[in-house]
Amino acid sequence: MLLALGDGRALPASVLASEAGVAPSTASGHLAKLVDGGLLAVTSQGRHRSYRLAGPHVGELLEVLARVAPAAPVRSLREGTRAQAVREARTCYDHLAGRLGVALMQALIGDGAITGGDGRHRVEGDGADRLSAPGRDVDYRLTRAGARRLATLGVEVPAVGAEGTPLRYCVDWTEQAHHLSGPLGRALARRLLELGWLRRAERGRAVHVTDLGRRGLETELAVRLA
Amino acid sequence: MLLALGDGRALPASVLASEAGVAPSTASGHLAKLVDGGLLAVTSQGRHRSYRLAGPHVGELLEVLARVAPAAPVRSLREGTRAQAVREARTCYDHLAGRLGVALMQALIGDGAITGGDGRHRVEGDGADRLSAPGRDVDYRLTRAGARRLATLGVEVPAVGAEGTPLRYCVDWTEQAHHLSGPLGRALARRLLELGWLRRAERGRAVHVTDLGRRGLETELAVRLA
DNA sequence: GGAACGCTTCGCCCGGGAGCGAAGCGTTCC
DNA sequence: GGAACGCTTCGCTCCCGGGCGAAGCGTTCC
Repeated sequence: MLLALGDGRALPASVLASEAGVAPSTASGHLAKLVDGGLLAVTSQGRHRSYRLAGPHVGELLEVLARVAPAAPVRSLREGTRAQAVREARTCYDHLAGRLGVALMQALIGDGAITGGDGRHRVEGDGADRLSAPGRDVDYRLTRAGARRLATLGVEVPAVGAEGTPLRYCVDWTEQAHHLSGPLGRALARRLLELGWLRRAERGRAVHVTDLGRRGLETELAVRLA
Repeated sequence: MLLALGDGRALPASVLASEAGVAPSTASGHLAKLVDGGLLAVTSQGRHRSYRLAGPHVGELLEVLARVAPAAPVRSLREGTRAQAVREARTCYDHLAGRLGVALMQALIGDGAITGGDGRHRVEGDGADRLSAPGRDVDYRLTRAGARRLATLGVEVPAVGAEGTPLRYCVDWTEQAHHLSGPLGRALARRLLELGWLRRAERGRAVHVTDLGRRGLETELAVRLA
């Protein structure tokens, strides 16, 4: 549940229960303990109660823990494969995250389609790189060549994003790197799903890369997935 | 146990068990899991097995965890005070160790009674400084003045130890320093107990410094205890 | 007002992990 | 060689904590 909140979102208890694969009552107990322990903050909104990380220090903790304990503590095979899929590729709001989202960002940078940063997340930063979703501290820009390349793929490159404004990005905690968000991230995700390169999982936020997509990503965007 | 290793020292299993206030068998189980989990590294040296943090990342983890969960280092007062006593002064085989043993060694060196080293333990050494009791890599010698001073106190200074042979010493893990062992260490410990300066604890290896002993150590041997 | 909904609290079951002592193995000391 | 020592393994007990379903409380919708 903490990992699900890792990107700074606020999620209701029921969603967190589903993410964790436990009963609502179980989730409620854990969430209460996490709030009591100062790890989560909760806000009531009508009959919903939304939980979020209590602060950046919790994000740092998750980050360090992920580095020390990289392997998934797989209790059940089903959960294991599902968690694996989520780590591999997932949606974050409306754009792509996980290894896939990071690899896409890296490929676009390596290709010269995006300039302004190297895609890595600096832990040593001045802390201005906020825990929550849209980062703006790195001034990523879409180059003219990049806009053309994406347009060729059928991605509806937002007009404002062409050159004038910096691109939005998120920090991907498990990968310690950035991935695209904002209008361009949304358009890219939509197009890749349209093309059949990606397919949404039945439940949860996981996304599967199809064989077609694997080939397409490699030849068209120079994205290499392990 | 991890916190005890937090400053980068390497400590044997028995010390860690004592620090944690659990039985050796319990500590052994936990240590094995920590090694298996990649948090600790272990090196065998004789009949001792020394554990240390597996790398800087573990230290970072402890740091971040401590920041998020600052509370409760001491669960039971009894355990705390007992561990404290053992750390303060104890016997090691038949001679004195802990802060007392190290302070004695330091005082004798500072006084010119012992020459040949400064009493500190170098971790970075070539590894020849054995973990187990009798170290011989530093050539400590008892000076003529030192022999006289100890004889005045009633210590039966072994004949061979007077000048001809190097003094035996042990590495004191919690203090990262040397303390006297061998015949001279034994004679000194026996005499201090005889004088009533020290008193054995009912159980365990802890030793208590009496008020008489505190004064005597300070005036006769220039030993200062915190 | 009634029903569905979201969440929490309560009571219960159950498995696993923590803890210890005894015993075994290898090492060191006398 | 014998004894003490340091550590680990094994077997055992016990209790904590996770998990669930049922029930209760507050909110929203029709």
